[in-house]
Amino acid sequence: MPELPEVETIASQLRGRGVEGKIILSVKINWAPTIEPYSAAQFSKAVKGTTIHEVSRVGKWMMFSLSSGQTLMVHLRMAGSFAMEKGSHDRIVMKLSDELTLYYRDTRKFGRWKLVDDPQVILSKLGPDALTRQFTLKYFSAAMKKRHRMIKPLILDQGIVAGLGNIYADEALWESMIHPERLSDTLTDAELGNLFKAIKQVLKTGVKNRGTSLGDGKTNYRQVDGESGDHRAQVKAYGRSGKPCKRCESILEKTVVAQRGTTFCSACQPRLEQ
DNA sequence: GAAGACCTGCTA
DNA sequence: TAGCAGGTCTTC
Repeated sequence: MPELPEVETIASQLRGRGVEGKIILSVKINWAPTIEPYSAAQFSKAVKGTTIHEVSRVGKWMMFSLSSGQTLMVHLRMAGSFAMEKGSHDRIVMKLSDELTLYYRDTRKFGRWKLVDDPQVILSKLGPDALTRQFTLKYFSAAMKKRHRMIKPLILDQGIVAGLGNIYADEALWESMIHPERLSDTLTDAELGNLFKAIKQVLKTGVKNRGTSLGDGKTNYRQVDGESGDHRAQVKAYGRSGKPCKRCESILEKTVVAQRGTTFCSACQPRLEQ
């Protein structure tokens, strides 16, 4: 479930809890397929005794740089999260120095931990992170114009821009009043400008609100301390089908675009230009 | 493009 | 009980 704002929240809270500078004392792996490409035993051996220098994020990837020179790259996929207290579905438990314990929780077991010598192996496949200066309007416009595809799957494509997932994609399209099935090369410069601004804005606001938690169940995104994210109250489109549009009061529609559930306002996000 | 795979749990 | 879920990858 985590998208850029949720991953950023978790990474910054791990820094706040003092994970940087700690030594990995032990690793307990309860679900071995999480680890790639090493076996559980090889992985434990490689990270045990190393110091976590830095916890950072690019797109939806979390990166733990280790004193060994290797980098632990973590992708939370649909349900991964980190906590400092024991919970249910803890797939990996790492004991750190200074009595700190890091619990990796992942109900659906989709998340992956990759130990790599060079993060570029993974990062080079990503487009620029949506919240960095490298993600410019010029780059975005050119990328959209040179393709002839529906806009929603394009902004979800991590190889073009890294960080958006289904929630923030629907939010950005709602904000910029663009139908999710509009073809990328039919968007006007004004529309591309609005969408570009909306992408940055919805992600920034999501970070500020410490992410979006839906529902109240245990499978939802949680902050490191187990609290919900506050962004749910700000969501305009995602998960609001059947409810009135917060801009024009029309009832929001739900459809499927490129195999992803998609909520939008057919009144203020018209299918066709003009 | 689309569909299936990978998984579990919640909701209708 | 069927259907759906914040993601990505592989194979048509």
